[in-house]
Amino acid sequence: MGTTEREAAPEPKYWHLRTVLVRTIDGEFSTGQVIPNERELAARFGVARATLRQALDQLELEGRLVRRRGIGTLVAAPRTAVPVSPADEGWPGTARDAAWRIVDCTTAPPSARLAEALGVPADENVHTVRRVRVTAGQVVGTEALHVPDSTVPHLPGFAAETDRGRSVLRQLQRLELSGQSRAVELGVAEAEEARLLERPPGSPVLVVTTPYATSDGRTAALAVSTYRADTCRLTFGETGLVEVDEVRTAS
Amino acid sequence: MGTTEREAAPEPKYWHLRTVLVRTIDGEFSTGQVIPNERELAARFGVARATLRQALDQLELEGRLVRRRGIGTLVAAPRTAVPVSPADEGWPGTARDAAWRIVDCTTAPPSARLAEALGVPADENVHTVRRVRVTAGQVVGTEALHVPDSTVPHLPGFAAETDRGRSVLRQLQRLELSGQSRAVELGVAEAEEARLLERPPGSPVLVVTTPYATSDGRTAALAVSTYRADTCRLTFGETGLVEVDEVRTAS
DNA sequence: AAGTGGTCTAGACCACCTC
DNA sequence: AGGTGGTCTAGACCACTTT
Repeated sequence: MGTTEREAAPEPKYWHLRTVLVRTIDGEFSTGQVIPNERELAARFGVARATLRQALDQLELEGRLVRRRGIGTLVAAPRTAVPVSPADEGWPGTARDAAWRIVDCTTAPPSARLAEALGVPADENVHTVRRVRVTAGQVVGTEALHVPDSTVPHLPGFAAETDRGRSVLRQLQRLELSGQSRAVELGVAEAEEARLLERPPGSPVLVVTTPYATSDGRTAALAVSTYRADTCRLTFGETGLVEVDEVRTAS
Repeated sequence: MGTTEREAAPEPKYWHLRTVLVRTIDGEFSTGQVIPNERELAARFGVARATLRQALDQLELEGRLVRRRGIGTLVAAPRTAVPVSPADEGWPGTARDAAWRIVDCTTAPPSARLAEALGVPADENVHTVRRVRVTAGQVVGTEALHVPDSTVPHLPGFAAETDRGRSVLRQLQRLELSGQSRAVELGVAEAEEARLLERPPGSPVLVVTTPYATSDGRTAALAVSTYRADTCRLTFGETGLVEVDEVRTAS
């Protein structure tokens, strides 16, 4: 192949910085240690602080660093494996419910998009159960579970929000629902999710969308879950315990 | 209740800008249209260009905008649904192989981490088949399929790289492998992947890790796939037919 | 040549945490 | 009070594309 000299292709400074920092982190620091502050690193490498921050942004996105305002920048722990198989969802299955905590339950007409996704008229009420997923004392994910009123017709009238949420979940369990096709994509945490995840708005999240269908194919519920992209590795499949660590190697 | 001190939890300008831009994009622009250039938008909103770019960075991460150097910033098309069920992988199943294109096949001793993940000695050669996933003429993902030499003992000696890759895949198909537990996490495209994906280094990708096991539980292969996070929505589940989304909207 | 997004700078101030 | 990361500015130059 006539590969030419190709000259240039000048590598951006921040990308080169990232490479150097990766080597430094892997070689000289261990999980939980604080690395030198941004002003010092910028001076050491002879770049502006903004340029250094671009490199740190990358490493934070990759889950290699954690930045804490007022504290410093720390080497992050390896990402937590979060099982997201239906059996691990705490619903429709029964076990493991402890991993989820109901924080809210609202009832209102659906937005246009939600109504279409659920296949219900725009004037039918939809219950939305807000849950957070807690792992090792940390909130790692949130979920908005949208359930049309017609799916759960026998709700108690006047109950506390979390109690009504529990009723919705109980009624769903009695149905034989299948949640087979799911989608995963990248998103950012907006106001409500960001608050629950204890992260600033705009933080990257992995969004899992799961429609639950009855045996006759009707969509009985729609779950939209968001997981912290910086600290979570979602695992699918039968076993909840996966031992494969990150194996991505740059050769 | 007099005036509260608390006052406002000051929302960052770039986050507010993002909100405004979302409304503007959804309301006044359609897919493929170019929005005003950065300098004009910055002036219009009375902020520095860097601040405006922070907002655009968010929207690009969400897949709402696409920025092209020398061209402008365009409203992105909805993300492409990419089926990643084992049956859609073009392997071990037979059909749909057309979606993947082999670009490379190398043979070398594994890195320490890779050797551990595969459960092979550090001096056993491992074949790495590089493939790219093509959808609608676009490269949406790459894959590095790591196969220990002992898994595929009958490879032809002197073949072109893509031919040897094909041999590896053929031999894997003959084995009865199960790829059940998979992991999905956020990563960034490094040099090789970035080049194949036709994206700059550091672009966000969804990383899918799939160990393939023989009936006796040995890890026979490990696939590490990366998909463009800006344009892809990964779909799991039985049906692969969800891909009818690709109707090109004539603008 | 002109216009676009991409990178980089040097500085400022703010919000948060610890001492 | 002093240190840290988070936000924002005003400007410069570069790389790429179109005219």
